Amino acid sequence: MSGNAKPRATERVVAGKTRIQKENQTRILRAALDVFSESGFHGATLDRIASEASMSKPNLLYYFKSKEEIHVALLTDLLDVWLAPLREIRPDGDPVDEIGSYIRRKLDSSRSFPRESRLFANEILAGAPHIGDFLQTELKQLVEEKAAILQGWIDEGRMAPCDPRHVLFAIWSTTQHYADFSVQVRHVLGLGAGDKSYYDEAARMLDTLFLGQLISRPGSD
Amino acid sequence: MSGNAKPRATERVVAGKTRIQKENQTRILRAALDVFSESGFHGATLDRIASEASMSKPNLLYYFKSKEEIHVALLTDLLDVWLAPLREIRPDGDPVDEIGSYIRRKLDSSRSFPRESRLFANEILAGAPHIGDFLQTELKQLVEEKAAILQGWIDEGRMAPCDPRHVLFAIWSTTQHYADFSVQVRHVLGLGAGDKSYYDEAARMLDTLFLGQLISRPGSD
DNA sequence: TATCATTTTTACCGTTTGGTCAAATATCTT
DNA sequence: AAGATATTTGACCAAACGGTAAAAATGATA
Repeated sequence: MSGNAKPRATERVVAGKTRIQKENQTRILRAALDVFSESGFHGATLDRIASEASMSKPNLLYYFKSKEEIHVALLTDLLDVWLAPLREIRPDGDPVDEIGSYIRRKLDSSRSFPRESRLFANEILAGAPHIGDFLQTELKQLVEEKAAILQGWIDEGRMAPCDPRHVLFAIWSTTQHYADFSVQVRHVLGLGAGDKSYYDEAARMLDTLFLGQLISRPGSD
Repeated sequence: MSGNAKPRATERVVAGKTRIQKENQTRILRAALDVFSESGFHGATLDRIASEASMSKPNLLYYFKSKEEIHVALLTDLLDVWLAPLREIRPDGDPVDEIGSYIRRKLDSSRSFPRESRLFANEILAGAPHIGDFLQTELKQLVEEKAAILQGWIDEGRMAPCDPRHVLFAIWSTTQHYADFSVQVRHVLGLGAGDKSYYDEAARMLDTLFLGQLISRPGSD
């Protein structure tokens, strides 16, 4: 049933474990990512995760104590991936380069890890019951750090004056939209289920939007 | 328990029904919107909806045949609200005015109807099992119509050349983000649970982003 | 190959959940 | 007030669910 090689965000930290433990934990998390990202936490069932992992339910529960533990494990793995693109923003670069490549990294992440993105979106939509702490501490701190960089560019007159944190929100929402709302995007564009061709046009539009000027005001001609 | 007057998208079409039927259907839908938008379809239970509607579960099922029927009723009501701001875009207006006011309408909608927005987001994330048809027909058609207007502005040189449908995606994602991901927004900004003050700054930033120029390129000084 | 720890399975349990049914109660009409 | 209709409720059910216990099977080790 499974010989697939879909990309996954992480290969899970499983140090000091036996070969079988490593293999099975990976299989479980792989299957759980599929099921959780498709059906959400409450919509997912252990039976289906076990089935997709080609494993009996009690066997699955031998490796993870509970449904929630699997979910938390996936989310924990996710957070590093989520933060990585943001971490790379450098204060000494040019605004166009730094923001441009950040958008590209986020868009690539959205295209390469859509299930991870949907898992994250589901968690936030549900009120972030498991990662609320992460949002308030680690993410908040990193955002403040990077927002300070943008603020520096604003002070130098290289960026329009506005709250840099909201600029980050705009980048997050526009890029993640293509993973989280892919069904809507595909239906509106009239594309098939597996078609991801819209990412190229998305990248072009986002470049214009964030780095260029979308609307030519009268008199700039 | 409830004397609340939270704004709701619709007051539900209940023509030819008795007073009691109208009242109870409204009470049920009101409660269901709370529960579904907070917990998603699978996370919501009829017991909790009935409880929040101050009603017994069998009584609730006297008005709606199933859990799914309540969900579909809410989604159906939602679609008109969702489309309304888009419908108002006029071809004879100025790009700045039309897109600017569209963004404002969508942002207002996000602020006024966050539960509706989250309900919609949940449905899309789950693969749009109930409104897939709407997306492929009604929404697609309207998007094509409005995209043609934007394309006209592009052809006239009043907008940068890029797929107008993706511009709409960007407006949807950025505005809805403040409702769907409000937990993340608040945690990052360090705001309390009920605080919606960020909407003002969001409006400013979106104006700069879509109607102005975010990044000042060297030599424009 | 004998021993021990790890892994897997079978059978099962208590709870929750969406939903039913028939009886009881309230409301409306005449 | 009487009768018909609409509404509400308590008791209940089958299925699905997350999870457990203990035995059986497998793998590692000496």
